[in-house]
Amino acid sequence: MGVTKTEIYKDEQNKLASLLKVLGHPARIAILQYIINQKACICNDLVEELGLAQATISQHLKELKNIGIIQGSIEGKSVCYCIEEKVWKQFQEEFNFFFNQDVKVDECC
Amino acid sequence: MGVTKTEIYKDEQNKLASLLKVLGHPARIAILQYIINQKACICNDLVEELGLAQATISQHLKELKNIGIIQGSIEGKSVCYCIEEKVWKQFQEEFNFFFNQDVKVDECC
DNA sequence: TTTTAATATCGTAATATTGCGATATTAAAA
DNA sequence: TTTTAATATCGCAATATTACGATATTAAAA
Repeated sequence: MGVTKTEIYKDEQNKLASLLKVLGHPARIAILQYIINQKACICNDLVEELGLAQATISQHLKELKNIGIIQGSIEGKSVCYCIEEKVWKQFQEEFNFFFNQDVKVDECC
Repeated sequence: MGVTKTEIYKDEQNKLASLLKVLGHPARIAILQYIINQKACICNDLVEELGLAQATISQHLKELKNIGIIQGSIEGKSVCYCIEEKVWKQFQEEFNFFFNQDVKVDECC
């Protein structure tokens, strides 16, 4: 027990859920907002901005990189992170497809 | 350690993240989709549809109820679940506000 | 009234996540 | 070449989540 049974769901459901799961942490929301506002930033900026340990920020950045929503490019001894526009737009579409559907309700409610 | 430091984030960030966290599980995505397609359903329908134990489905339904996105009304010995339209629309707005923002990228990327 | 059916809740085992100190890696600066 | 700065990774402790059997609760059916 304790393991999500991914086999029983459709690929689409697993994919959407795993994206939402990554975004479902306030640090990662804060990181995305900061990157969006500043256009780009380095890891240390986020350490100062958020007050989490460097190891923790680095870990959150890794998870965001894993889903492709941000990208890091080496810039001397630091790494410049920014939004990966193509992926951001893909996600917009997927989320809109799910959330912006029209919902009808039965008479029992 | 192991505890998310909610104090250091803005209320909005905590709120958005906690909604996304609830939606970030394939069972809960599947439940929402089933309810949307069928207009309404009872817990047992979902047990048969998804193949998870009744206790597990009940727990997921509880989490969806907690954020207000679904509603259950007693119907004899069963409970009829459906989407809470008002809340669904509120969430649409919040998600659109975040995800549908335009993103500019710095020259470093 | 007894039985049955549908759901909720409790307790628990397995696993996942979060956060951080310590350490490794890498590239610029001195 | 040595030092310094920025980041990544490892290992671990604390906590959270997931799933489920067992049991309680409630209302219809027999």
